[in-house]
Amino acid sequence: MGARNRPSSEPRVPLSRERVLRAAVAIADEGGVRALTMRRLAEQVGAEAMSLYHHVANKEDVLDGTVDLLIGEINEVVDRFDPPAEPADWKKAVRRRVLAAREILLRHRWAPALFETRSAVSPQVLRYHDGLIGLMRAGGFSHDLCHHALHALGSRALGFAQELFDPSGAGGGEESVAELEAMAERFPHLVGMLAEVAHDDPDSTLGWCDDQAEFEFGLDIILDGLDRLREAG
Amino acid sequence: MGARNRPSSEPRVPLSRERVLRAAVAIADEGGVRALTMRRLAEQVGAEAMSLYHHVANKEDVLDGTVDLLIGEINEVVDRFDPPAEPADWKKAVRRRVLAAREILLRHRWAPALFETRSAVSPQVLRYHDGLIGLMRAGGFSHDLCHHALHALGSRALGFAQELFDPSGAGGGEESVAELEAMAERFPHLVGMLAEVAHDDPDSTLGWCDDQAEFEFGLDIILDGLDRLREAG
DNA sequence: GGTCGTGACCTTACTCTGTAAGATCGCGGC
DNA sequence: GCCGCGATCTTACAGAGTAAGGTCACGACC
Repeated sequence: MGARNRPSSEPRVPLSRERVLRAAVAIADEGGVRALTMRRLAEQVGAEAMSLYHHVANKEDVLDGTVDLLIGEINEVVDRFDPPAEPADWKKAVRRRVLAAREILLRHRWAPALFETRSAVSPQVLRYHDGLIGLMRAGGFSHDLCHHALHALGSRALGFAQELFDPSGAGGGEESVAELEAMAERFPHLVGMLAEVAHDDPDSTLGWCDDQAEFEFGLDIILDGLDRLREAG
Repeated sequence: MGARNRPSSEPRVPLSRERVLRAAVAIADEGGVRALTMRRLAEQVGAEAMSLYHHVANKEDVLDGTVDLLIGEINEVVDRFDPPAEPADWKKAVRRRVLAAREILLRHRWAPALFETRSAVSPQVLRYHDGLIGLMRAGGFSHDLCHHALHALGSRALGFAQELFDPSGAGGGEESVAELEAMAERFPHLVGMLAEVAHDDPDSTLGWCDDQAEFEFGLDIILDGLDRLREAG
């Protein structure tokens, strides 16, 4: 069944690695990586599971490919950015790139976790990092400091970092007073902090934080620290 | 088969959540999370797969449990640390904890990737972070700055961060001269940096870095940045 | 001591996964 | 008209998680 007795009226767009990978991203966007199975992927492109293997080596290849595709999207965007007017603007330029990457990855929440499971280095990731090094070099970094910088940034360079408390997780804000008191006994500092932070921000419930602000806070600490090292170096 | 006609001479140690989780860690240590299946886990504890379900809810629960177990190990170690002699020593104390956590996690390479897939917050993780906040509070941090600090540290707080280039991945150092030249054309800054960094360290091949040093470099940038903010704040 | 409930454990079976092997289909070149 | 060949589909299999129900040992009660 499926495409067996295909009416000749439907022209059948041919499969391709590109089309398969785009479909994979679409499926993951909708249902997470868990939903991305070869059969589901085949269905999405109007084919049978085994037909996919003429365009991708296996499922690992699909996962590698989707990562590459997404970073490629990021590269397309950041490549259009103007180079910094002054060398000293390296920090602004790097910051802008990272935040652009983050913006794209936020549309694919499943991607960061997937990235960390890839062992093969994607060419697009290499290209992205190459661009960052270029900016830092122009800003006065030694090669050595560039190298350290990439390590210091880690996944933050690509616009993500493990979010501390995921609000989508275990029931948000349904804690009873008794449960909260029990928590306060076991984790006094944590509950104290959350009580105060939540008070400052009335929208905030236990475990909710402004991801974007926190991300930028961490990013700025690192960039500022690197800038100081560069000046001293 | 299996435990069916068990001779009464063998006393049969009873299953328990604890024993199952410890076995799970052992299997993952040996063969990675991929090797951790319910059947393999049952075999390890001398039972049948379905018997495990009397002690754990399902496989997700096993994974959650192993995470909790490992962080519990970390907490046992860091809880024995003396509190800092002077408030200003918060940085040393936090640094010491993080590096202790890292040391333990380095013995379970599969764990970091697993952590990032857990949505439920482990009580042991809460306890660990609670301790960090305690140190920072004693060192003069506002609750707000503690909060930012945890976000800035991210997974680094627990002693890991995505390693940039995994040397175990795609063939280390077998690049031909032609391939290297092709790479240099596509990624000039990256290849330039690696050439120089590798030159400084003759042990280093393309893609190899001193993880521990890089980790501490990044950690120190963040801790120094936080210290400056605390003083200014 | 018999019996009976209760859980720990095992057996079987089902659905879903990735993918190997081979059949079939359709189109371009002779 | 025929052939060759690559793209596609069909079938099948091993291994995953786990639902449903059977079995068996042990402690509580009469």
